[in-house]
Amino acid sequence: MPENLDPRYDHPTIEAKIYDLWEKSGFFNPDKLPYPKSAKPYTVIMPPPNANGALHAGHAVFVTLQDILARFWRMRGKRVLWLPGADHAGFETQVVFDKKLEKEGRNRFQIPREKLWQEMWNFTQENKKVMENQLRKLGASCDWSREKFTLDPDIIKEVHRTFVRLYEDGLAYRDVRVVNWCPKHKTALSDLEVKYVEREDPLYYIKYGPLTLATVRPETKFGDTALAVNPKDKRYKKYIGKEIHAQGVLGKLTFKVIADDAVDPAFGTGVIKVTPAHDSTDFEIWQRHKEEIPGLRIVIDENGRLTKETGPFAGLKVAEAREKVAEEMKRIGILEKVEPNYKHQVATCYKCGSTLEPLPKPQWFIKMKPLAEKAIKAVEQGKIKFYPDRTKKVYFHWLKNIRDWNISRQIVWGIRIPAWYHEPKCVPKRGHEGDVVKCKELIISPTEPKCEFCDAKFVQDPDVFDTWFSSAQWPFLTLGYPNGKDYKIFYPTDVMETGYDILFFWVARMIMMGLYRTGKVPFKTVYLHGLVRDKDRQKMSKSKGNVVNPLGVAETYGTDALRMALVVGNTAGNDIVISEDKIRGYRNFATKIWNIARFILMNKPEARDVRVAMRAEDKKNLAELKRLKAAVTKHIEKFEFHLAAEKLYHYVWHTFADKIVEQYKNRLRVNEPPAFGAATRPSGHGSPLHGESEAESPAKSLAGRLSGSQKQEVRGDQRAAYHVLETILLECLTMLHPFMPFVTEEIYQKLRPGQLLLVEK
RNA sequence: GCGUCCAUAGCUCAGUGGUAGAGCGCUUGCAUGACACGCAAGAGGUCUGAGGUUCAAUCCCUCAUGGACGCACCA
Repeated sequence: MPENLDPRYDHPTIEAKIYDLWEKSGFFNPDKLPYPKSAKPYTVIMPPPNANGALHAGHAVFVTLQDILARFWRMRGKRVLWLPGADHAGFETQVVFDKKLEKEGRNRFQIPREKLWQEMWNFTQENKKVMENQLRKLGASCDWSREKFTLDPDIIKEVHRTFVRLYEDGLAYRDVRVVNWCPKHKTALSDLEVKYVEREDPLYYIKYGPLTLATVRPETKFGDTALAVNPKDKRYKKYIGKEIHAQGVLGKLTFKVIADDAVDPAFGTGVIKVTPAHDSTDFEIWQRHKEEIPGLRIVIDENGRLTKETGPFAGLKVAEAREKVAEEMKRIGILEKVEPNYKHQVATCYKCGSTLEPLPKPQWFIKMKPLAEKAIKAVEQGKIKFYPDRTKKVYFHWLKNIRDWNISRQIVWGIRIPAWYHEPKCVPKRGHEGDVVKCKELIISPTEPKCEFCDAKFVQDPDVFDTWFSSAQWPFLTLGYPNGKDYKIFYPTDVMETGYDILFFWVARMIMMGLYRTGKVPFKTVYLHGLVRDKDRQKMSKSKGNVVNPLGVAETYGTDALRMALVVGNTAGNDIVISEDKIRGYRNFATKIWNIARFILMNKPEARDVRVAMRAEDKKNLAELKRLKAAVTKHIEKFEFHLAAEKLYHYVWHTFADKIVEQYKNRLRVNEPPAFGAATRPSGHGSPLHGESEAESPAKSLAGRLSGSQKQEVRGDQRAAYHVLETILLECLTMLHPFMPFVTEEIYQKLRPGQLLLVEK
């Protein structure tokens, strides 16, 4: 008698057991797969989750989609490598950790670098462990033996090498520029990390001698070094190249008036003040007119407060200073008028929302143009395919207008920039006191260099790399470029599956850096999924309190249900709406599959030497199954996971369970009714109507009256019925396995003990 | 300003150049040899609007309206 299953699929115990079974098999590791040597590799590099907190619904989406790919191709005989990792997530983690410190009444600026680093190291290692177990709970069939962390020594070493190469090729350079400075986090940010928000502020019209100009930032006027107009603006032609005298807040001032195309004659009065230290456009204007006008006059510091150059306003925060300066201007009669509600975009920190302060800082930049051109070409040549295809347009647009990338961050958490600066003064070696030597001011080196000519020390740049600088190299770093065995086998990788929100941050930069270092594209296909929204289409965020904890949901309804809910209705590039109702629906589906299997197993005929006698309907049903299989395969190959999942759902429930199983019930019913029938039927229901006397099945009574050979025939038919049902069940389990790995494997274990659906063909 | 996407059932979303689909919800009836997390039957749609291409448009094209988003910005 076959083992009876419970009427409910008990996911919590089974999922843990099954994952353990898989992991112990070693088949997540492509080297250990029981496949022939000729089996082709298939590689997916996992976007490494940030090691600074728990996984969220977005992670569940990528785990599901990538695990579908990994399992599907593994079952099709490829040597699948799905390589997991974790990201130190420099600035993001620094922000999380800063908050933690704040709660403890501490502050990172008061903690010595080494101590802070150690604390953050411990913090991320803890999070990493949690995250790894969460990935296991989501069923990720990734090769843990190859897991990488972005701060592994071999990764750091290669990131350093990349930087050295870029420097030597003239693509990495250090320069003073007006950068996006967050006064709260006290670091510069890249252009991508700036969030522009619309705000209404007063627009002040200020008199500069004979001219009037409009600004929203009167507090920066102490940093003015010139006035500028458009060269074609007839109104101001007579002033160009001349000096004007103006009454300033702190006294009399003299400015040269210059002409620059950056000035829009239609805006305000068509005159601007040039404040190179506190505005990036003004900085660029100054760069173009360096000979004519003075440069950086810094009047705002790193804390967003006015410097001592501003006299009575020193120490005031920008917002207060603005009002005070305006009042003073009004008092001395240089404030012409104020437009109170001027709408404009303000640059803010994407993490804390602080208004960014444009400040001049020496930073490391990457020259992007040459890298971008190659990245554009590779995609134009079709070396990388995008899903959805339209993403390419966005990709091209960004790359064609790319600006140099500031990779310096003034934080501790990250890979330190391997740049060393010579002490300001030379310390001549003994015996060479009188020599005139030319010491190198800057050396790029992972370790502390020594000066060739003198005894002065080199001081390392305190900054760390933008986390995306190392992430951009992730595909080849994780595979052990340049000499690793894996690199030779698994690179370029097959698919990069990630969210469309990091197309520029990550995908485009991976393509650029991959091409730069390896000469090859890092992946052949990019699949971009959408962002997860709640049932009201709201973006999930902690502050809104609408975050779906995927692990909690998996706990309640099972991982398989969560995964199905994330796949069905989820098309490439479009946002994903998740609701508990939907997950519950697929939990029901898991139970359905379970009960189909339960029913079939209950009716397994005793093994007898009877010929299986197939009917026409059997062949028809198997043919339909074959068609479904072809369709599902094709959908997955085309990255149409939602269509594959929907078709499977529909077939399993509404064809297999509702029609085929019902249709075959009679044919299975050759022997006495199984004992469970009476036992499982809830008592008190139907007994009077379905009593033994009236409700004897025709098949049963038939079997009683049949001759020996006729009995053989009926049993042959019964075996055929069972055979068809079991075949369909097995095929459905196989097809469903990439989507719902746990319940399918568990049932498979009942049907084929000792084998693994994980590597079933 | 430049660009991208979306608009289909009450809700959330699939889909297709030729009778319109799913989940959830709703209505009605149900213990039927696994499943009430179930079974059966059913209601519900001018596929945003206006043009165009076509024998035929929800689908392709143009414009409009409403919504989401990205990029770049003017002080």
